Amino acid sequence: MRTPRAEEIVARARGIIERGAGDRLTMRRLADEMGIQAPSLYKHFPDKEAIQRAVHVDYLTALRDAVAAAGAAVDDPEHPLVRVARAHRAHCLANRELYAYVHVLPYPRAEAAGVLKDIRLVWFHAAGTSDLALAVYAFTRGMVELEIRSLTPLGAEADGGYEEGLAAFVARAELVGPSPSERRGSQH
Amino acid sequence: MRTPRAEEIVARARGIIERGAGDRLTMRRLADEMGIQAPSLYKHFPDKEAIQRAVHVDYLTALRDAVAAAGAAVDDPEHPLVRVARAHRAHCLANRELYAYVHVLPYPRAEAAGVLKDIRLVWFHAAGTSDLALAVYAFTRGMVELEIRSLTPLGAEADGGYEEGLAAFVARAELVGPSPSERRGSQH
DNA sequence: GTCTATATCAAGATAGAC
DNA sequence: GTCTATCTTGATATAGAC
Repeated sequence: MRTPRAEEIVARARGIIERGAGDRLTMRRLADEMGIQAPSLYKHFPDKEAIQRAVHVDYLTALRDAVAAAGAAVDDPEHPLVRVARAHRAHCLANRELYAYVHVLPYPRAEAAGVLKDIRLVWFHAAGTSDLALAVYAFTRGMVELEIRSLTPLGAEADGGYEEGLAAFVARAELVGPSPSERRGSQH
Repeated sequence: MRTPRAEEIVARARGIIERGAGDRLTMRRLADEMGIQAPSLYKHFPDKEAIQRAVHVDYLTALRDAVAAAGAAVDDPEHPLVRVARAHRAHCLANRELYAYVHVLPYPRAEAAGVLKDIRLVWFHAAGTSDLALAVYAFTRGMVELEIRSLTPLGAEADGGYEEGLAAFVARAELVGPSPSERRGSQH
């Protein structure tokens, strides 16, 4: 779909964001980075928003790949919900700048529909019920948000708080659903 | 600290945000709302950021009052952690536009230090441990974020997911800390 | 696909009179 | 405390030549 040149533009945009200059991602700066003039960008993308959307979709795709891999790691003795949740958090924390940047953009519903469905499925499969999936997902997102915005306003160490929450959710999961080992055998 | 006129400006700014036009909160528009010209605003605030900070601090103060009241409602048989968490979520959801607006502003660390400390204390007191306080706070924040940004991407009903999470945390709290009734008796 | 030149717009902020 | 007039900046985007 994307031409190689368009791909390069998206990569450069991501580079600018990743080194913490996302608030200064302008068409001029991006063109500078490419070694061309700003108007030339419009030969590859209709407008700035399209570039931002491309960055956003790429981010979500990488996140999807990370959680899907964690969900499929059946040799890991950890509860699947813990695997998926930790992988999700780890991916966000490993991409802080990108995370902060895309989370103030409008959500690319159309382009990201498939990826979003994948992520939902991984979480649901790991949690067993949609209520629990939503709860742990929200917990993970809230935790990551606090960490990335450097807010963690309760003074506790983030890791400790996160593991504490996971423990609470796993206890809950084992109360209602099948055990991790049963679950592992019944995938597909 | 604030003159009555300054207070009025902050109130008008909040009004613009609350009716969903926060992205168009400009000095000109705010001045229009006040029935004056834009430059006149600078007699009351040094710059736009100072007005935004004032709105932010007011928001946090109101949130503090809401959770503090919930934490002190000792006649409510519910677990204190549940009271505080629900009150926090309810306040955010009742002020969606304001919530979304202030959460993309830089955090007003200096001005909000006292209020922030109050909020921390209420949560800690309700949870018993700082790990648990952080976990439930992060969970609540993540949930509210999903709801306000209309993301709830897991298809579950938000209320169901939230109560599911609270149940998991209360079970955890009762495992480690004193029971709600003991807690109630030992306040102050 | 890239360039130069330019249109367009909207914002925050200042100077100085009244 | 308010006005008018204006500065300054910085952004997206278009037209048309090469």
